[in-house]
Amino acid sequence: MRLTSFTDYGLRMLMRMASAPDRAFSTAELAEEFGLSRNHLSKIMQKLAQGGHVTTRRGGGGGATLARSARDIRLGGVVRLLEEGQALVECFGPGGGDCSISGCCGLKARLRSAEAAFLADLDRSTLADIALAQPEGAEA
Amino acid sequence: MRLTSFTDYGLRMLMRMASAPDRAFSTAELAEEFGLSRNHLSKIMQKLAQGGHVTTRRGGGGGATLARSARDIRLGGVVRLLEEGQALVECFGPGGGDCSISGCCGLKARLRSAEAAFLADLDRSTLADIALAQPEGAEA
DNA sequence: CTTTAATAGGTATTTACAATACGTATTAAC
DNA sequence: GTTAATACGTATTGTAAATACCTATTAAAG
Repeated sequence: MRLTSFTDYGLRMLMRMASAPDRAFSTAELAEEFGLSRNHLSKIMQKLAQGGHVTTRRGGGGGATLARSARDIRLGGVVRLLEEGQALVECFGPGGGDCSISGCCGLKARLRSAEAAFLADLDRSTLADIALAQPEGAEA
Repeated sequence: MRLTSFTDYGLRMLMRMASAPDRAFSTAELAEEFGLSRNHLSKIMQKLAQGGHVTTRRGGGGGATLARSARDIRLGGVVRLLEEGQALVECFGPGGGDCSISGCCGLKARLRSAEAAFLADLDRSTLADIALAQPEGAEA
């Protein structure tokens, strides 16, 4: 059971942005800070923007900011978005309807239920619950 | 969010064995039936035997049978066994304790909780719940 | 006791896909 | 108009899952 690093990084980017909600973060800055590929983080940011979690602004002084309060961003929703297209097992994916191995369907229903339980548990938390305690410049 | 085919196939093998609990299944037979690699299924069967879910017998007429009633084999336990060593996110794995990206730990706890919810949901079902309705030779 | 049918398990290879890199277009600030 | 940023398509790389192969071991059957 594994999440892609795409999702992993996406969550961390949101956490970082939540720590300073007023200002914009460029992907270059986040990539630098995390020691990761700027291009990769750009892709993730685009996805987060598509999902409505962040708003991006191009041009000088641009970057991304949270589209809503961290309190209103549920973790399950973020994971659902970033893991989109990831099939839990092969027969969940496109063209997996054939299911040559008999008995697939009883299993499928149980797996879907478990997946839903996973996401529901995440939905009990918001970004605010896992964000860094103190925004920068607010210490002592 | 994805399970390995190792786990997927392992569950199907158990389902098939549960459909005829009295007799032994050779990996060759299951591989033939599923159209999959015999060697791969052998590895999975070994793991299932290590986990105590099946008992294997070598030699002529050997093969594997369920070690317990299908009613006593919980799906969460099987998935836990077969997914052993799979880290949900990178920093869960070996050497992931460093976690260069700050704020990992708040996220970690939430992800672990969700993973537990996933497995707990599966534990609500047993192999008997998803096995094929009728064992062969028991029709009508 | 030899043959045959099966698991056990190590190692090597293949392959799929996530991760990354690159390049160009677009947009907006200054 | 120049610069700083995102947007996004495509190409490449790297890694790990999936598979294949080979040899040992075990036990049944003749």
